[in-house]
Amino acid sequence: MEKISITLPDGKALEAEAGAPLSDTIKSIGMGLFRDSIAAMWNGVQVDLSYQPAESGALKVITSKSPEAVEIIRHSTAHLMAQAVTELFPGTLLTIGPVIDNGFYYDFDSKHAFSPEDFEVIEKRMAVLAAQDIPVVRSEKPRLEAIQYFKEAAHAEPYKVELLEGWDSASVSFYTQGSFSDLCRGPHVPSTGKLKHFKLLSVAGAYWRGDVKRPMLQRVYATAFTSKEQLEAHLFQIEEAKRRDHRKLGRELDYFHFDENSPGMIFWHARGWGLYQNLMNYVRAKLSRNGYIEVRTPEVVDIGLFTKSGHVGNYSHNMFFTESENRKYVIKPMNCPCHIEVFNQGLKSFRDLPLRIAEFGKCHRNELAGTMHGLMRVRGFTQDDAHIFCAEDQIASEVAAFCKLLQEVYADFGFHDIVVKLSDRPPQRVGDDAVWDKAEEALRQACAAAGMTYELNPGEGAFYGPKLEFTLRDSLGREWQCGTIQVDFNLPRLLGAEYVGSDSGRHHPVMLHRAILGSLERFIGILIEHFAGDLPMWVNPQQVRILPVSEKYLDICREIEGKIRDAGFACEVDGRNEKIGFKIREGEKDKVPYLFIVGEKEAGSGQVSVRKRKDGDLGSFALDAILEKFRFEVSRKGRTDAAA
RNA sequence: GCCCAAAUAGCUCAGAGGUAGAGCACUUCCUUGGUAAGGAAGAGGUCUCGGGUUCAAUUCCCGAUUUGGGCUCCA
Repeated sequence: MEKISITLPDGKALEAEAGAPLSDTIKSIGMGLFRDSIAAMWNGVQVDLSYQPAESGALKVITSKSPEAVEIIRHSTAHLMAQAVTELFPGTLLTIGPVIDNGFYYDFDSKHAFSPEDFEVIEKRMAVLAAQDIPVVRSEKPRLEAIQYFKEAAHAEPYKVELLEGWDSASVSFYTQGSFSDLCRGPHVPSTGKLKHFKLLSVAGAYWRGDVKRPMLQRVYATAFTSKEQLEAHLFQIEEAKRRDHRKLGRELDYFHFDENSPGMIFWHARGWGLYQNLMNYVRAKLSRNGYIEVRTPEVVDIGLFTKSGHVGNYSHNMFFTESENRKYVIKPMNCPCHIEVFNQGLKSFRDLPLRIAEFGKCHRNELAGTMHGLMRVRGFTQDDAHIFCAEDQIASEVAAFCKLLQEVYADFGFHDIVVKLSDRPPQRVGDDAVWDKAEEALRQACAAAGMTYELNPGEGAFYGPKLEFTLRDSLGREWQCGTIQVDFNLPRLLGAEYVGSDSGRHHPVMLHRAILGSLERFIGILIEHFAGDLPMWVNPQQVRILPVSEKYLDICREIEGKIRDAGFACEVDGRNEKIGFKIREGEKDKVPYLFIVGEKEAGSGQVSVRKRKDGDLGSFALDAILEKFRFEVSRKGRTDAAA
């Protein structure tokens, strides 16, 4: 038998017989390693443990502790789930079962409507199949033969046939465990006994191949991990996300509600509106300091303007319309055409550029009924929107300045992990390709100038121009796309925006559409979940609540409340006829950052007893001293460094 | 818009083809208190809406609306 040489990661080389499975080699290294092995890397490519190398090469064993392991485990668990489902619900057709972030899913076409009640039964069957430690065997078939196989009545799988017909490889691989066989590239675990820590999570409809016109399948979501601890940590994370759900906290904190009378629109309550205004005023001050002017334009606008701008042609499926006296109007879905109307008032010179026009403009978009989600996806929302009208040679510096401002703002909220994506031309768009070339190149250059790396998002640009998108990561590691800047050579031309250049000729300005928070509503939702409702003092609509120890001290509490409000802090008195312990409990439940307790001791000394949320009793302070502390806390915002 | 599910008191949720239930919240009274729940009494529901089946429907069936989980779309 011919010998080959197998190099291990530490540089050592083993001799093995050509064509012997890798599992034999791994056994020869150590039975402990073999027991813990899941798959292998052969010359940098993931393979099964059964892989039989014919020539010398490099081997790395993938064990349950390897970073690659969890993906393989999930993929194999998807097969295990499919096996359990087809055994329990005969006639169920298989489609695809990919690994996704934090888990996997499998799409089934079944007469049985899956519900969470089925999960336990399926999990139990999976556990039984895993306990049987059924070998998972790889085999190859010519593709055309595989198509024939899936056309036979005994194992008819029309979705698999469609998949296979779309490929062009000569041969395809199958993985078989017991009576169950699925088309798959692999690699997989060597036997079902390796699959121990899994959980079915939810079921929902999903179109075959994501196409609205194709059949609706049932997608079962599940997850799997290499250890019990990791699975439990993940399930805890899911619970934590539920606990932080901004819809739940928004109701508990009396921030807002949704109403059957206006689906997808927010009814802000006093506290939520206070938060909203804090946020808006903060951004307003930032913009003002960075050379923006603020305007206000109408929400109901003649349809003609939005037809000329291309919105009616490209965006009408998302727009609300109305009419009056035989005139048709749109409820504006974006502010840009209105800002061009502002720009167009009076003749502009190149000396007026860049002109940065900001608006907290309320927009309405007629989102599909099934897409609404709390504050995150609504039909009426307000962007921290602005349009920068500039000359072509100002794009790079304007984009760079915007990126800096955006990073400052995110840092104030404690977000530092920001991902940048560049979305280029979509299939449906306005403007010549030459103009798109220019716009996309300008963004690439601006990124380079700002020292930012970006990922490419092909074909995801707006219909009028390419964009940069800024995604932040919250405390649960979830990503939220918030900020954006979009280069637009098209709208100014379509709506006749011009300025007089230094050559006395007329030129169309370039327009940069940009937002930092995105939508104020959505950003509030993100903040609530990120902070689990414990908003930092500087944006919190509640800052101080004064609790009289008994009703005797109500008057002095009112006096202190007035002083705190004069100092610019939100303050209220809980004057209810309750014991102090009860009012403290309520204050904590309402997540008020500071509770002041005032009784006989304080009434005499002119001090307040301070209780800080999460930290508890801080002791007594003179009012001025504690207000000074507040000023510091508010001024440093989300920054953790000492300099503020 | 599509698939599946849900809708009972302000909130969280039980419930059964035959007069509607709990806890918390709310109101009133007692209590005037020191760092996460003092006590008593009381009020509160067209069981989302519209049809149908039935002697009888909040409960079963059909439709609508809204909400939830996804898909598609997206700030």
